[in-house]
Amino acid sequence: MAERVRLLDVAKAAGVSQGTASNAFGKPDLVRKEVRERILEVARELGYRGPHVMARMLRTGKAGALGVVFPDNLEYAFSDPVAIELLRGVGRECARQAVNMMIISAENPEQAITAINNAAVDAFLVHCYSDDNDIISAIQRRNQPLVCIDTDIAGAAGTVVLDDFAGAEMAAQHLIDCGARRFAILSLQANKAENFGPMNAKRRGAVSHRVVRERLGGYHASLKKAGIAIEDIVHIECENMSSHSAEMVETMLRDHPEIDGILAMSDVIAIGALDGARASGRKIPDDLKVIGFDGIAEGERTDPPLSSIRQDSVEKGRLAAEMALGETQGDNNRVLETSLLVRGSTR
Amino acid sequence: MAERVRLLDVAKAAGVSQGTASNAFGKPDLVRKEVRERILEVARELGYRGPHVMARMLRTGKAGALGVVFPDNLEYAFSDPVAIELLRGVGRECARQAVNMMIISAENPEQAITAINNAAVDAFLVHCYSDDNDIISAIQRRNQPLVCIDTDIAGAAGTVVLDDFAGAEMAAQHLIDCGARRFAILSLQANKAENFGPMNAKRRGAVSHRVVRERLGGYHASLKKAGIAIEDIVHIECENMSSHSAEMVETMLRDHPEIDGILAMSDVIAIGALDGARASGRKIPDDLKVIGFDGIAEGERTDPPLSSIRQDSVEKGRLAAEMALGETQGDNNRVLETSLLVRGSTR
DNA sequence: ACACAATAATGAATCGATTCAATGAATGCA
DNA sequence: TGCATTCATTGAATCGATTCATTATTGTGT
Repeated sequence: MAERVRLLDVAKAAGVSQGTASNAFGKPDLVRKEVRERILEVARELGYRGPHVMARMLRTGKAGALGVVFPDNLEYAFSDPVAIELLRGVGRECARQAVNMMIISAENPEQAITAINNAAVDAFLVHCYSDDNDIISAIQRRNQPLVCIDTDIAGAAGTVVLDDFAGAEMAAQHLIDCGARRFAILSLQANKAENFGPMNAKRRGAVSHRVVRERLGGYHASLKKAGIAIEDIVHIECENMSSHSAEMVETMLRDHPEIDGILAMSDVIAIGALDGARASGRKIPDDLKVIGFDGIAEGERTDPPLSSIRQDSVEKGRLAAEMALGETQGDNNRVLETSLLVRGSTR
Repeated sequence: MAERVRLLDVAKAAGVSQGTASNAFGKPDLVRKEVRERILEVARELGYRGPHVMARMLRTGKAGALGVVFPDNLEYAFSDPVAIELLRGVGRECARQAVNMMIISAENPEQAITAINNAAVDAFLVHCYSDDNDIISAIQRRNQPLVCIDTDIAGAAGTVVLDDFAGAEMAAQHLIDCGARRFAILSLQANKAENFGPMNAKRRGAVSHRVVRERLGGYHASLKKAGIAIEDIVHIECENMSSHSAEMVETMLRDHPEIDGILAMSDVIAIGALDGARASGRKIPDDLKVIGFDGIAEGERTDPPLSSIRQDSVEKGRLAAEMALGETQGDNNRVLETSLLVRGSTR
């Protein structure tokens, strides 16, 4: 393999200083046109491939990339429709700012920390639910801008979250308005420990994932206001997979045939709930009303189409990227609003 | 802002050489346990944040990242279900090999070239359809391993493609077996120029996207064998968006009400075709049979469920990443097989 | 007790650019 | 003609590690 041609070689061959050669590439207007063209010409002849990326990075300290980390579940990033929308938004902003997007990949938390330490990026974006996390600390140790999505981490990090409480309130209120009285809540995973199935009061009190805590709070608030006792609500913790929630719902409807309203913390869970309810012989929305959360596109094609609480995940990702890449130090905690999306599953 | 603590500072403070300090972090077994612990201790006291990533990269020449480029349409990467599966596979292999994943982002081709030149990566993965591409040349100029997905680029690059021809043959044969006789082909975009609508013979002869060329060839092969003249087939070029293909199909069925079999080059297009056909009052599969291509998960939930040609996009991405990251120089052209997936839209 | 390995640690060279104070040349103005 | 500006260019210092040939130390076998 031939030796790499360096800037110095080009400079020598062109009879200029290394500094001038550097400018010919990086700051063209600092060098006379005639000279610049000669340098570029010589570079082409020698087969110079342009400034070495890593050398430039070392000198300038800029990596030109934004790191994106999904600590809770790495595979999730390319599976969950909401996560994908988020990535789309991040990608859009990165493109706008001409910055690449580094997805930190790992099979386990330990590896993730190494991956974080080895990533040449200018800032980090973290999507996660819980805040007690070694991975977060590893990122913080790098002392670079960090924006957390969907959780509020202690420390001087920016955050972008949803007004999950208000969204959940709206969802529950809507089901009440539609006439539902006996409720089941299908929760997302509440803690690091995967512990799916019915949630008792103790488990409900020990929710570490912010999103789950807020949405649960919102549901409860509306239901309580309507005179429904928390103890009368069936709580089930589901994996965020339609096939899983479908099973859970079948079992649940067998044990609690009186249920006439399902509050699902995600559309993915809700879609499974529709399947499970149908398999249990329920007519939706007549026998049973179902509302999801997120407002994903797939909800338009379900049978019946799914009512939901819409959030703009693309904008959430975009905004987070903007915050991480920008130097805005003020107003670094943003809360996005949701809206009610009424479709066939509640109408 | 405090000055950055360097390895040299740690070494001095710990009373060892810089080389030893370096080894304490990078090659722990080359330094006595006692000494190593002292170094790490001193590092912690001084607030040393661990080896500087860019400096390490410059010295070692390894970036620890795989570049992923989508030249045809950047936004597409996080929108199309097939592209997302691909990314999932790439991500999986990257995680396995403890390498990060750099998504090259850009708003236009020119920016993409800059982005490619600024990316600190060890290898590139390109997903594209056409091969005459400035972006490809920009990557090739970097002289690093390059694997192309879904297209065969001239030059010493590895490739991972599907046996699109055989898949398409299978699709058309299946519709024939189901009794269809009057066919419409809904093609993906065939050339760089976006030119949607009916395709005449001239346009069919000038297809630059490999995938389209192969699939078209496969369809034609089976139809010809069944005694159907190419001139009798309706060809329509569609954007890869369900809403778009739905419109196209409505118009098409108005102009060609005799059509009883639709061959769609992607499931996304096929799903729109189902909508369009339904809106035109057709009963599927009785009046009209529809088969897609790709076998995406959404096809299970359509009305009726969509028959398709299944490909393993996750594996395609994984394999491509493996090839790009590995040093395997032999056997660098892989062709993946497809299989027939029969569901309600043809049964 | 002596040679011979094996193990630890050293320190200078290197990776390949960018930056910036200093210098030289060219221009404008009175 | 002289003096102040502006514009181009130079060349050495710097970014922060890793590597490797060399030296120093310790341990083993006879």
